[in-house]
Amino acid sequence: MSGFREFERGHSTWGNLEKVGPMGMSADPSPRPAVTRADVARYAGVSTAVVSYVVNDRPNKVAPATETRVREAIRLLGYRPNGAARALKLGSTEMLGLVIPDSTNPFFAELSHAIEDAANELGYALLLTNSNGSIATERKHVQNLSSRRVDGLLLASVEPHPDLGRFTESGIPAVLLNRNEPLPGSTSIGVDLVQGARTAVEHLIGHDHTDIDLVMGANPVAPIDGREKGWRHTLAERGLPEGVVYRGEFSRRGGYDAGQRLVASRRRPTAVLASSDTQAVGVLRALHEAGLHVPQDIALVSFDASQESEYAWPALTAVRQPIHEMARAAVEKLLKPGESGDEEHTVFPTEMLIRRSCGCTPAP
Amino acid sequence: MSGFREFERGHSTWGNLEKVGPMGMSADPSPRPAVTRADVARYAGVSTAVVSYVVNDRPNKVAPATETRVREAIRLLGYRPNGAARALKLGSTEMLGLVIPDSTNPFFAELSHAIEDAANELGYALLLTNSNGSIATERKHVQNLSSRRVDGLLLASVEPHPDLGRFTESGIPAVLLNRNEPLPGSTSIGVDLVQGARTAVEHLIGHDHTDIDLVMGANPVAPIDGREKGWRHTLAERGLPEGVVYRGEFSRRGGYDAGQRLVASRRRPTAVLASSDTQAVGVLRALHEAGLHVPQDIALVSFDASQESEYAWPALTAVRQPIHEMARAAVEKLLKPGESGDEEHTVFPTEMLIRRSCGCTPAP
DNA sequence: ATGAAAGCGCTAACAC
DNA sequence: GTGTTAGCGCTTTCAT
Repeated sequence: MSGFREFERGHSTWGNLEKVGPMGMSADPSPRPAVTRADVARYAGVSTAVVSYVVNDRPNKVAPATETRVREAIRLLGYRPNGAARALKLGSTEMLGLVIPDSTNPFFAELSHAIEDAANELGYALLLTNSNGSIATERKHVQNLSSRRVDGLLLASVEPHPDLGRFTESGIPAVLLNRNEPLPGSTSIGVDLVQGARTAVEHLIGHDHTDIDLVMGANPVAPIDGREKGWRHTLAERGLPEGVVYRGEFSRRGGYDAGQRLVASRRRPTAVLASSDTQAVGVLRALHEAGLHVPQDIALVSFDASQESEYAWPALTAVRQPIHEMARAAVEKLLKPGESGDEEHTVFPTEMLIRRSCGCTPAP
Repeated sequence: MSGFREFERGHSTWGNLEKVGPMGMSADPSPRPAVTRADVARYAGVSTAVVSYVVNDRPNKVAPATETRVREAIRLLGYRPNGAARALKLGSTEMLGLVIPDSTNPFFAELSHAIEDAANELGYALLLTNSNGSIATERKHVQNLSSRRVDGLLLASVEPHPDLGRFTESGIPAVLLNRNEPLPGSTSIGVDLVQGARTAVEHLIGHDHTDIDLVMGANPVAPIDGREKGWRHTLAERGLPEGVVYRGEFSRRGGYDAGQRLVASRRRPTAVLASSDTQAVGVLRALHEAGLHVPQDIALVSFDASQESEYAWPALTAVRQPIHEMARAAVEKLLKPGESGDEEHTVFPTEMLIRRSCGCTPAP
């Protein structure tokens, strides 16, 4: 037996990489059999444990010479660790799940990109799903991600009260994205929309506007959106007339429709606050089509400050959400609970980016 | 023993879901132990195999009464199949990997969304990664996805000749996205950019333009981009003077820079073809800033026809890539080889969407 | 510093 | 129609 073992474990060339079927028939040639850690171990003349130690640099030390041999075997055989097996053993897939309404929307596109970066940095991959605004689809995705055993869930829900009970019960941490208010029992992050709207309206008032309307997306998450609240309160505080709210989808189209109604209204405002860039872009189109000039005829301020808003004509003055900070915070809440603040709800401040559409800078 | 077995396998209430540590100490209470199929089987008084049959509706038939009992147990215990274990056993993760340069770019945002839909439809989840234009990052992601054992890879590479050898050797199918030409040994899809540019330039010529310049992104994939080729050839064929090429990044910023150079040039064209919407949007800004009117002073046609281009001012006439068809085709090539055409390289036709920027419609 | 071996939770061939 | 069971490839404890 000793001779056999010598052969098996020696450094002899690897004569037959192809595995053979259980019956001795050669296997289907197209998908060649995966190289496992056993192959590597045999080739390098070590045990499978040592291969693990080398691959993971953990938990035992390995002699330099052995390590070299193992690495060489890995390279030569083209070995790739099997993530599924590892996940099963460790109970961790090193994947995060993300559910957003629409990755095509610039705000969510930028947010999800930032989340991917933050997750990657910590060694996690991102399973990305779109709910397309549908509660049913959202639930399906959450369920699916749960079954796939993601190590954490990031959810920009379209439900006012997403029921994560079933989910978190399973021990998977979750954080709610894009939230206005705390939701008891959940971890969430959001932005101070009220203050953001306040700043925007104050700014418009500073430009001597007194008729300031609002183009508002239908926020499925909160009965009264923070942007609407801040706008309304600021107007009231300053003793200005109530503005009118044009409601529509959170999209260019929704903004365009609202803009057309606004243009046609008998009492046209001199300034408009839009609840997202995409809507503002739609409003802009309606205004242009009506031959109205921004900011001369109507001033415009929007939310989000995505790249698109910078290249609108005129460039949009906008309330920026700190997307990267939010993404990082969300991922860290998920992966390092206790390190960052452990509040239920974390609110981020906004920042107003002054560009052309508010009237600060004369048109070129 | 028989009594014990009765108890074990009977329908008695489930007294103690909490597992206990190996030492008899109660386990850390926070992450409660996962419910496995064994728990379900015990609770329902069946074998684990039957639970599998019910969950997968396969491969054996199950008596209706048994099925009901199993489903009830699943519901009550909150059982979720463990994807990692399933993947290990089946050798399939039911996940697809996608690598794109930038999910924030409208074109890739729309493409990846469409791919997600197509994948979902077939029961696959999407692992999304951004290379951010970096070859090193792209390779890292490909390697990582390979290790995670995705069932297929969709790659919009930033390399002219991505080396998928290592990857496909492992038996994972891959398809290259956004490709101009076939790459020997690879499956790829793309659009007929030459024809698209041809159509655009012909259209501009139809508007009596003779000076047609090109704002071109640096295409890392092909030495001469199809758009450039089509533009150049059409100009030559029609006996028109060679236009000038303004090169820059595939971004709003890149288009803006190019636009500024174009505006400042001594021989300003009367029409411009832009190689992407984002660039066209940048050009538009430069033109606006220079007080130039589109299409009166300069006509503009772009590639992609993303939503953003529809809401630019003026709305951009653009060459549309059939994103949904391409996404579906890519996923099917991956998952059902042989069903759809098995060509190495599939080329999709483009379609020109006439809007305002070319001069077809008078400005409102 | 290295190796043997026990599972992680699931599927499906096979036996009944 | 249902049960038994052998792994899938990996990590890690414990022994050497």
